[in-house]
Amino acid sequence: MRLYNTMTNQKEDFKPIEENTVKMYVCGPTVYNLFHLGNARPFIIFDVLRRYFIYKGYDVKYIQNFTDVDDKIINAANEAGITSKELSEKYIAEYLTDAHALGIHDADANPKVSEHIKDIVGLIEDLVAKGFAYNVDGNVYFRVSAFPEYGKLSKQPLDDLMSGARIEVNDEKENPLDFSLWKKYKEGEPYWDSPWGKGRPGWHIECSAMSRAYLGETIDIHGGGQDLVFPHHENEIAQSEAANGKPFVKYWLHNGYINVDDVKMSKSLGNFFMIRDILKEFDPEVVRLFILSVHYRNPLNFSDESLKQIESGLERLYNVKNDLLFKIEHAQNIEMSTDEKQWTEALQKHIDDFEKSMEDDINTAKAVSSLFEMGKDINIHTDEHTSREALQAAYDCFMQPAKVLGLLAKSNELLDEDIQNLIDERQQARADKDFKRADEIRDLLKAEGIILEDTREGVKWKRS
RNA sequence: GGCGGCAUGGCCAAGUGGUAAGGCAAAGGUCUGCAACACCUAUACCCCCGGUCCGAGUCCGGGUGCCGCCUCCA
Repeated sequence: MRLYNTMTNQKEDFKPIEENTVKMYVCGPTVYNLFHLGNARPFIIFDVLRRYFIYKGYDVKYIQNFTDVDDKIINAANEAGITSKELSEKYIAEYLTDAHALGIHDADANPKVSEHIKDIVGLIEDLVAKGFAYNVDGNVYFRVSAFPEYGKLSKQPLDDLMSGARIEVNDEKENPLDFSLWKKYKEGEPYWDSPWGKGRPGWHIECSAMSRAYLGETIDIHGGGQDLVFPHHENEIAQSEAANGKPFVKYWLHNGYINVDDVKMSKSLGNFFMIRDILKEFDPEVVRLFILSVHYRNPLNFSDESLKQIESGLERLYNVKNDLLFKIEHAQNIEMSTDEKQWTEALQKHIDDFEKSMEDDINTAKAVSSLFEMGKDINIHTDEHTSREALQAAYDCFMQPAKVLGLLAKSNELLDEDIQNLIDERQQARADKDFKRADEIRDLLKAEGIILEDTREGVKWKRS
């Protein structure tokens, strides 16, 4: 497995710290709102990476936090006249609803800031004790000048950062680059006790603290969107490495943005599309396939048109799956011929292609194409290979990569008796060459969202 | 200003220096009672100009255009 490491700006061979184990931390949502398509990209990408590691037999420890203490949450809660806790609980539930709809598996843990104040305070104490942080009247800041490697992830020379830094209104800091670890209590904000008085954690410290609490001082993979590289991840490195005296992360993975009209989708620009709204119009797997159809580090342009294209492609994959199921149902229980054996073994080539793509820096776009190629292979040969065993083998083979990608999870439910009766009636009409009646029934069912296809083995149906 | 990314057929999009994957759409055909599905067929001077090389979409230099980070942001 090769992964592009933001730290070194190149693809590197993945070697886990512990044999056969992957420790992953992915920055989760700040829960003050529903999440949008841009937010969904890392969730889906890293979900697929995690699934792939599991598929390859790794023991994956996957942590994704919920930021439930934050300025935006406080503001939104005050506006709504509820507590921060009430607001964040609501949006955690909403996050899970959308994430589950998108087929994103739950992390092994979703730690919340509000439940890890002790870990956070402990980490800040370590930093203060080692001279990497200082307290000014209840506000604690990280002393950037004490950490010479600051800027190594974003490749920002310290001097440039200094000169580019905004003029601070706050002159408590020793240096404008110093950032908040602990914020002194203000009226109307949630607070906890600490050695520096009442207050709450700054934004960056939570990931360092919770990552250490759940995964240890050095982890394999840390993921997130490119916009987190600076300052968030840069600050995480400073905090963790200063406190622990050890490397924090082996591989830094950052996904590209989702654009609208070639401009970054973001809340501040207001050009975002909520997952909730997209799912009113499109199947969640369309969203998944859309995101996976482009390499994760490239920009991905969103439009209704592109989702429609993807929708048609997904339908093609479902046709392969459902054709196979239909044929398996109608197949004969005869022994696999030598020919069939050879063919089912040859299908393995597509699995190999799939794995090769995935292992080349998670090239899901290419991985998806091998799924399409396998589908075509199956469509071509499925007429000549008719034993149940061969068809079942093809099905199992086809579903393997699909499962890693989190696609093709839906199955055709059973039909109502009324509809089955109509289908039977239409078959009789066709046998009687009453094509007018047959077409009538087909149109009727089509209007109800059921599409009929006549095949050698009988009538197939699917939902439109 | 500093750091970084991108430019491939009508649209989307892969591409490890050796004469361009895959998907969508449109066209013709096969199959079908008609369809649908599926299959078959045709379809790309890889933004421009130089350079290296037997050979470059792929490497180097220079342009042009677009985007991102440097401030909350996936």
